[in-house]
Amino acid sequence: MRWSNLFVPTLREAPAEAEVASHQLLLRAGFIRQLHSGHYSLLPLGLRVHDKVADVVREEMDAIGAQELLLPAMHPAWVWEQSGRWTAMGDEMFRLTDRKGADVALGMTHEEVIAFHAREIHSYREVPQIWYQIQWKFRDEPRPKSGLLRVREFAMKDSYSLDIDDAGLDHAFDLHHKAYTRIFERMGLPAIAVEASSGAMGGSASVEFMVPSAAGEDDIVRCQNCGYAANVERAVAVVPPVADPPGGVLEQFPTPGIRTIAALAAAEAEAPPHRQIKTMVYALDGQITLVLLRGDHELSEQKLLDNTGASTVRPAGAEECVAALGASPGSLGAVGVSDLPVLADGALAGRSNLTTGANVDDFHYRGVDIERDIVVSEWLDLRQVRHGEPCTRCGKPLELLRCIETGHIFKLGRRYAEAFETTVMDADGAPRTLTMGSYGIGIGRAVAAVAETHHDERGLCWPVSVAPYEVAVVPLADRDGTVGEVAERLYDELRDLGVEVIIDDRDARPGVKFSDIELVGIPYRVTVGPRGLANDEVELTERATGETINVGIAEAAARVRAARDAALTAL
RNA sequence: CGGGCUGUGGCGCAGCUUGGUUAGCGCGUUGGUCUGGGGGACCAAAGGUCCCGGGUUCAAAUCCCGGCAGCCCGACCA
Repeated sequence: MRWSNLFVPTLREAPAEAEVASHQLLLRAGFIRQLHSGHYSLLPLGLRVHDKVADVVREEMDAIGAQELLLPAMHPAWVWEQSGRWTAMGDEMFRLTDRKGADVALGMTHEEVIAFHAREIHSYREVPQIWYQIQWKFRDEPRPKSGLLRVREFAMKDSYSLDIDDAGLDHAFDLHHKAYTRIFERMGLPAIAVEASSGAMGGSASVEFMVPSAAGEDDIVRCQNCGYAANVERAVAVVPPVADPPGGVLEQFPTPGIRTIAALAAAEAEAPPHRQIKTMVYALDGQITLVLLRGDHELSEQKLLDNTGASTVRPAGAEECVAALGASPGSLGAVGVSDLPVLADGALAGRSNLTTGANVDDFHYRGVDIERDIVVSEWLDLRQVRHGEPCTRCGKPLELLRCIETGHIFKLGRRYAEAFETTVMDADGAPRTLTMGSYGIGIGRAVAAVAETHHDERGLCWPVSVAPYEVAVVPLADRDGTVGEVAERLYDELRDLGVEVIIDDRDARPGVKFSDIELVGIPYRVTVGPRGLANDEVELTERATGETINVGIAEAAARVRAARDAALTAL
């Protein structure tokens, strides 16, 4: 490719709407442009990287025996009704109506469609199967953000395993786990596999692949010592026991104007946050429920959902609190509450001499013994783990890391196959419902994650495996034509050697060329100038390190290929 | 859905408070001369529904009302 023919509109300054590094750099380097919120066009260089990421994914999927297919992006409503997700997906699904008035949807994922086609599997002899596609997904995200990191229309590699029993599913899950590890390694992403919540997908287990980055939207907990890692939505930690002072008589006392844990702690020497009970009121599938935590702990709403089996959760409004308990938030408590479910976090078990709201505005109780004074319907893990808390496996401090979720794998079980009556005959001639797994990687998000983790002050810095071009040949000032001649020859040689090369044939000053090539992030640069040519040499510069070496013209192309091959092998 | 910020040539911004020449500046773009190993200099030029609609006014980028769009925080989210 010749730079002069390439559409690569680079910008000197980042557009104001871009905040995170990957978004700014992908815009500045001319890889992407926004059409509207959550919808991006991939420009030629952006598409090349996108394609390379997709190719890495393809190779590793093929390597575990997965078969590529391509499913429609637009689905009839009935397949979603069949699984119950036509309503469950809510506003996140794009829906439209065809000319006959029939409801159709743009696919957010393809479990239903897979289960539908899998009905053509009739015998246990035909499984296991792993099917995958790289195809466009549409999700009406409430808040698209950060460039390619969260969008409403994106390419996803989604694969689905079909097995006759749990052992088969476990095996398919394990194959994907290993393939994903390879995929992220190959594109230079330091992904951490973590235990995750399955959310609306359902199923028995799921693992997310998380790339540490401040631009991410998820928090994980990791133990450097023993390797425990989990999304905070699931993570557990040791809570060191608290020795409550003995005694404590249940007693109401006035607390005028005190509405928060912090305010009560400041006013009462005997009520530091860890000796208070935080009482929150939630509507769980519509049922008003009290949720109790230690005063200094934070609730994880995802744990509340996962550990109660509820499908929706929302904080109750102030009016609902008054109606249910007779007091406003700030004075709420569970003492004496018997007509509402009370869920308590395990960290409160056995605690006594605590302080909590009295369900009378401007009054609290002191001397509360939780097991004596509160009717707890259920003890659950509800608290969010904090940085530095001890690991439950080895006791060493956990670290909290902000991450980008680049992949997620699920053991789904039989839910979808049951909905579609996807059964096969087993060896005994009895019908058996297939068990499924589903496994996703967002291609565009992976591109952004690589950009997020591979850049410097000069611009992007792609790993060779996903770089838009592997090397740029840069001819400098060319008075007598020899520079151009050598550069063109190198360009031809590199192409003959199978190296992806671009030649910067613009009539531009060296600084402009160097800056653009560094911004775009091409891993190697061969600079051809009169200085080197005087010694029959050109310069080979590595983008990542900035290191430059002089190499003879005759060996330059081979050196580039060798460097490229070595880098690919190392990944 | 709640909160905040912002919409002015391709990009970054000023002007708006206190309405009033021809709407400016930097970068980029085009042509020219010079220059030629890190975004060079000079000369000339093109490029604008000041987000949209309505209102106030002799007069609106500027004030008022209503929309729309984008971004950020939170909620939500496979």
